[in-house]
Amino acid sequence: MSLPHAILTALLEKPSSGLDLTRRFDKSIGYFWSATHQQIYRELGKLEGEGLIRTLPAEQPARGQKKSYEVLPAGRAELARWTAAAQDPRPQRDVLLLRLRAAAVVGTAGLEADLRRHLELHRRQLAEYREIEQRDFPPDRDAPEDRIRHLVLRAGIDLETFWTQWLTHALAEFAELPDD
Amino acid sequence: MSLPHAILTALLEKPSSGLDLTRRFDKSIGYFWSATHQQIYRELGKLEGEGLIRTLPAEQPARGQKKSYEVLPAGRAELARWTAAAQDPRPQRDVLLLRLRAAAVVGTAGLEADLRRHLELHRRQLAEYREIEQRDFPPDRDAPEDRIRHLVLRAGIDLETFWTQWLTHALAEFAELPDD
DNA sequence: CGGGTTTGTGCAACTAGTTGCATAAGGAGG
DNA sequence: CCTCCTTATGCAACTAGTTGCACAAACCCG
Repeated sequence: MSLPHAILTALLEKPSSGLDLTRRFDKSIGYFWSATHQQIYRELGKLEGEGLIRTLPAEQPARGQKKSYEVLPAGRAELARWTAAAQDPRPQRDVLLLRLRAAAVVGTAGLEADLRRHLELHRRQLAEYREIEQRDFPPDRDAPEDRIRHLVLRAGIDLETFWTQWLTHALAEFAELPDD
Repeated sequence: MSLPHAILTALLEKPSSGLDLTRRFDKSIGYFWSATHQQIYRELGKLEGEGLIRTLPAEQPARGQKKSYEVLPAGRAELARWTAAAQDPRPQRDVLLLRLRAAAVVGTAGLEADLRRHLELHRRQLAEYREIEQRDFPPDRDAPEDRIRHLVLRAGIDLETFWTQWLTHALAEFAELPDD
């Protein structure tokens, strides 16, 4: 039940149309909560129906016309409520670790190439995060919202760092393993 | 599409009944692929229908009677295929980071307590993993399957380590933030 | 031996997310 | 002007996972 709240956050940061949101989910927010445009449009409809957001009173919104949304007070309140409410971490789900465990039983043949590919993907992501950090968080700027957003980005950077290290280590282990 | 493969892996490690599997998913495998007993029973039915597993020829399986499954050759082949096939990492989804980003907009009130709670949960999980490491992976044992399984456990340990550090850091930042 | 708890299996309904496709407006180019 | 591409919105069907509940056998206890 987090997509609506992700959308509320994005709209509070800046009122947007469905497509704008989609683009923004492909960047920043999507780094830890991805969504397709179909999901977003559906959710925008629901949120409007619940009175949490409304369309910006622009020209008549015909099909194929842009429709921008902004958050209503009720929406902001709901987001604040949700942010503060205790939530248990959702159960981990990691396919790669599962595959590795399977490989311990059926053999590692073929898996190594995909580990390499994943390593490359994580390296790229890490580089992208570092660029964002350079660009958006120069040293000595510290408005409270910036500090919090920087904290989120740090999590992303450290997670990607972890994965690149772990994958490197895993590949080194593979090299020592007897062929199977 | 990973649950069936998680089950195949578990059954290859040791033929089991639905309830046995449920228990094992609450431990080891569930650490990176959790599943409820309802999911497991449903999936066992499907896998049997597809000829990938079969019930161990025990006594007649009436309702309320244990029914144990073992993996058939076709099942092992399917697992090997799946393990070796290239798969893109599935998009990240982290509610806590999303909430933090929302907090940058609607304020951090109430969030701090839950961060503390999460920190405690991750500490506990980390301690549990370390115990398992002590117990199951003493130094100088290194059959190939053990090395791979140890690698998986290391990922768990390092991830929990990351989260405890990050949460500690986040709480320190919160302490410096002006109240809101 | 009768009633409550535990063990074990399972169905049904719901929620969230994914995939595939439809539709319309507007602009670009021959 | 007609076609093709891009922008923009959206529906429908499907898949995976969650929640709530049902039910039978076995075991345990007074």
